Formats: sequence, structure tokens, C-alpha cells
Amino acid sequence: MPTPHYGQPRYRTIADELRKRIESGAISPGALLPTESALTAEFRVSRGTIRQAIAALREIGFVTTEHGRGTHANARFYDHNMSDSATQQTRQREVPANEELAVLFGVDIGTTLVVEESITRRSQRIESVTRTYRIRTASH
Amino acid sequence: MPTPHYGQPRYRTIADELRKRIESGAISPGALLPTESALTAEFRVSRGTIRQAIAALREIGFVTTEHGRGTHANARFYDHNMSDSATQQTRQREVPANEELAVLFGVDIGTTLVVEESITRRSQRIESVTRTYRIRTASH
DNA sequence: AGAAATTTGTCCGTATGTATC
DNA sequence: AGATACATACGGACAAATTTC
Repeated sequence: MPTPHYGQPRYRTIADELRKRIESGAISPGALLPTESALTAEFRVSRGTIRQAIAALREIGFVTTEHGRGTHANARFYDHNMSDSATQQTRQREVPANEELAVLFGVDIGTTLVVEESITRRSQRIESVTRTYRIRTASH
Repeated sequence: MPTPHYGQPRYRTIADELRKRIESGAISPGALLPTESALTAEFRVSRGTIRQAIAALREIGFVTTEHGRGTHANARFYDHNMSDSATQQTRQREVPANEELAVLFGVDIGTTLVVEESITRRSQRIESVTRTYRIRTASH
């Protein structure tokens, strides 16, 4: 088949399918996606089309690709797209920046940072802990 | 010529060159870039490589492309809008659990955890740092 | 340590579809 | 309707990073 792309282009259909697999957990958080070669075989499209689909996911931060290693699903989205029986506890607190964070943010050690911590539990077990650090805004 | 790309890939060299023309005003803000066909002739590369270069500029908000019309340089980025778009860097690594995390997950101190770190930058500054911890799965 | 295999990255040429002028 | 311009898709070749043996 040469190149018909009525309606939705193939790479987008494939990107949506992979996205569903990530959100549904069919592809575990942090796990590697199938290789481009495997996806080429599964969807029966050329490698370029697969690469386009993955590029689309990369643009929205869903996956990360490393040369020679592969593409893995990013974990932080699971916490915001929970379909199953997972529960989430979120709280905010303030902490002084340690050396590592101070260097990252370019502030002095001890500067107050706001931390939002999200704990995801599934069947009584902690599945993930997500911490987001920000500089406290001066607004109020 | 097969495909030598020592050092910097061609599409990136071309992207940088186009970027310079936009920044220097050689291509006026809001003006249309040369067509893909024209750029193909000028840089003596295939159309696919030109499209890759333009895609790189599009990702950082430098240009906008319209189907059938062309690609034009975005004017607003000169002021502040370029910093309006956030960029994310995500990487994954393994760390031993410290006491706090070990207690949370209910594992021994030193147990290997997988941490995904995502850094969001806006206008050259780090806006937030998100770390997601989870227990390493038995995948390998 | 080093060679081979695996996997992603770059680039080419070609063909066809779709939107705009 | 015709010409122009970007979009999608294929297949092939070789480069580069990583992992495996």
C-alpha cells in the first residue's frame, strides 16, 4: 500500500494506542516500550512512521528516548491518570533546600522550597512517591 | 554521498543557521521562511532533512507552520514569549533508599529504588523539580 | 578487553495525499 | 482548474550509543 492517509494519519493512531497502553498500565511505569523494530512488525508500518509516533509522545513528555537503549514510559503521568483502585494522598510542606537542590535552583542553601508530595497506594502498598519542588513565590 | 554525519548532524546545523537569520532579522519577524523546496536547493540536502530542521525550530516555538501556506518566523519571541514555553528534561536512575523512603515503602534501608527526575525550565530558570520514586520491578 | 548484536539516530530518494493560492 | 507548498508514508543505507557475550 503506497500512502493513503484519509482521516487520521497512521502515526497518530499508533501514538494514541501506545498512550493508552501507558495510561492503562499495560506498559508499566518506567518500563521500556517495545523496540522500534518490534512496533514496526506489530503495526505493519515503516520504521519512520513508528518514529513519528514516538516523537509525538516525546513532545508531550510521555516518554523519554535514549540512544542505543530504548524508549521508556515516564512515570509521573500515572499519578494524574488513575483509572483503577489506586488512592492518592497529597500534602504540601516547606523545606530548606539542601545542597543538591540549591545548586539546581540556583539559590542559597537553606532557602525555603515548597514541596508537594503525592503518595500513591494500591492494595495497601505504596506504589510510588512523587515530590515536586518549587521555589516559594513571593506573592503571599 | 551516503550518510556521513560526523559531529553535528546536518539538520541541526541548518536549524541553527535559520535561527540566526531570524534572530539577526535577516528573516523579518512574522515573515515566511523560504519554502522547503528552496531550502532543499540552498543547503543541498533532502527535503526530509529540511523538515527535521524546521521541526526543531517549531519545538522551541521559533516558527509556526501552516499546511499549504508555509512556515513563518514567530515575532513575539524577541520580547519574552520564547521563555513562555517550558521545556522538560526527564531522566531515570537508581538510588538506594534512605531511611525516610525505606520507611515509606516498607523496605530495608539501601534497597534499590528507581527515581525518575523531571526538570521543568522556563526562561532559563528551573521552575520545578519532580522526583518519582518506586521500587524496582523484577523486570531484570 | 574486545567483538558482536541490538537499538536508536541521521539521511537519502521516491511517491502520494491534502491544503492553500 | 492548475500550480504551489506542506504532510504522510515507504524502503534502504550507514552512524553512533549501549548492551551482551
